Amino acid sequence: MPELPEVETVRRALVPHLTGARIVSVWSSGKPLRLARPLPLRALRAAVTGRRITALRRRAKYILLDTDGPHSVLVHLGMTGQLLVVPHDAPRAPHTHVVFALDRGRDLRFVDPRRFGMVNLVRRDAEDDLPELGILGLDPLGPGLTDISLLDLARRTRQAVKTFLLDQRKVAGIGNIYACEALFEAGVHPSTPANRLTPARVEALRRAIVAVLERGLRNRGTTLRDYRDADGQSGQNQHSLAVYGREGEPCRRCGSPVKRLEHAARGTYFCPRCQRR
DNA sequence: ATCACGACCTGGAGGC
DNA sequence: TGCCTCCAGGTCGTGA
Repeated sequence: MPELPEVETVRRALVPHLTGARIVSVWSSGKPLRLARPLPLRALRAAVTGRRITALRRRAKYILLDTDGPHSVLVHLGMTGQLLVVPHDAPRAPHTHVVFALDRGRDLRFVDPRRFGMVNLVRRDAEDDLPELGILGLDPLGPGLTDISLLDLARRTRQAVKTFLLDQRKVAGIGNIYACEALFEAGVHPSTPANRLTPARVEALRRAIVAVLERGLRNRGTTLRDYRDADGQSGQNQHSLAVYGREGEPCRRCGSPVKRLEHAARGTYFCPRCQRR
């Protein structure tokens, strides 16, 4: 579900609800989450109960809720995670795993059927000591990703460029959908070894990455099934996808059937005519 | 050091 | 209706 545009859309939707809100209590279902098992509930309660949320940040696909203490709450949505703000007395949806009760009569709830997500605690002065944050590469919408830096990263690996784009240690925030879409937009075959891309094609790829992510953001994310923002709203970007999930359907540019391949056990959709090695 | 692959979970879709 | 298989937006650990 949640790649950079979805995570950023969730963050933006949370800002008006959470900025300045005080955390009154923390509840957990007790079920482990894939990326934070076990959930550090005691430490979480001790660090955030009674604290106010001062700011919300995004790093790659992670959201950080900064408190007025030394800690932040780190959230990753995994594949099916949702962060929802609802009235305190709203019925608890199935697969609700963490609830932050807030003042103002509302809850921030983390709902995640597959439990691939994470809710964790981090000290802001030691954020990058957490391996999952420390390894993150360049944010494609930040100032770090340039034609030069992307070319430099690509030259270091023979991985298929599709796999390369999904590697969060290199460029952080792209997932399966936007990787496919960016490669289509740049006319690059997903199996092309990253180190065989010419500088001109890397430049086209960088522009395509930025374009598809910004379009996804304008459309408030891609909802294939589960994705909802913090107000429960779906995104609209699924209507703008050129290749993802369209196996057998005509390419929107040339009409030939969209093909599906696998890279690192993830589906890859592409147009064999428009995308060349 | 790279890298390919299975594991981690649940649920929805489609075939029979 | 029910059962089975396959697939899914992410990341990590293993072993070659």
